[in-house]
Amino acid sequence: MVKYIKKCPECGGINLILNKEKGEIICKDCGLVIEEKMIDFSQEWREFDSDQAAKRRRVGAPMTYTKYDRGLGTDVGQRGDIFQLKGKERNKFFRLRKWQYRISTAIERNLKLALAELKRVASYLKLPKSVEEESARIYTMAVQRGLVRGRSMESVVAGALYAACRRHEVPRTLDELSEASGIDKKEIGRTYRFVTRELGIRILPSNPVDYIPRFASALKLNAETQSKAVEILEQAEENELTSGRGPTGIAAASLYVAALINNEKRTQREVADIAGVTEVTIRNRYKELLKKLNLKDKIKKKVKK
DNA sequence: AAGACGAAAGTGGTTGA
DNA sequence: TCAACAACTTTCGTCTT
Repeated sequence: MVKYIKKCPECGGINLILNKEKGEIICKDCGLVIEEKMIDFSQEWREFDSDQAAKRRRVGAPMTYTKYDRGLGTDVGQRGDIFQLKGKERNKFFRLRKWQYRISTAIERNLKLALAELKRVASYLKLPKSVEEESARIYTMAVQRGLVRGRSMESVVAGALYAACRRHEVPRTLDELSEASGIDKKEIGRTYRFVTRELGIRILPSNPVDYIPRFASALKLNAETQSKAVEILEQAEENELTSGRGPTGIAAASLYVAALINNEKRTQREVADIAGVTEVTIRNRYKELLKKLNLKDKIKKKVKK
């Protein structure tokens, strides 16, 4: 039987998300993967004896991009048949082995190192496995296209992670990635853009709503305020206040306003720090929100009480 | 005294010629 | 390739609670 968990054991958050496609339950607050690889284990065939089993089973070990050779590696043999060969044939095998070694080591050695780094950063940021896998895939493609040349391995790793986060709608800010990887924020942004452009990865502009739960829990705001913030965001979107603006700034401002309305006041400074923007940006967005959405009265009333 | 507000100058990235 | 431009940041002074 499946046991349904309602709260995140790590942070107590209640924003658990079931992603059926990826087979995961993720806490949207802290990113903890509560349940993963929830694969449907049922078979579409049945086997009644070993003969049928041999015919119908058709899978080997799982393939993964987080292993440098995807867990599929083969080598040109070093033992066995090769020593039964004579002269020319034997030399041919030695040559093959040498070339395989030469070709593979350059890329693979890089991948080995990079994937280790990738794992480290991913676990530091508590990213779900699916994101790690995705970023490993992106990085592997980048290496194969020779996009890492001239760039530091770490920055490409960070860029790949950032891209994967965005794709899976568990956005992390550039600042967070910068802190986790020790790479300059600008550098990550640069490689991120470069890699996604070269690989033709299309990524939607990140949605401010995706940031809300995480910021809200970091600020210890209750669920009511949180949904209020989302509500405000939706209105903002209708009034076209969101286009062209930094998503974190908008998310931060809506949270700030929502907190005011619900009498859970946080200072602009606090919100700004969590969201990784400045007070000024929050103020600007905040001003726009008040103006366009006529929230002014609501706040005044609450303050009077 | 701390927080909120606003103005002005600076920064990095995008865009259009 | 370069300049104009929008968004955002930094800094600093003033006002409010």
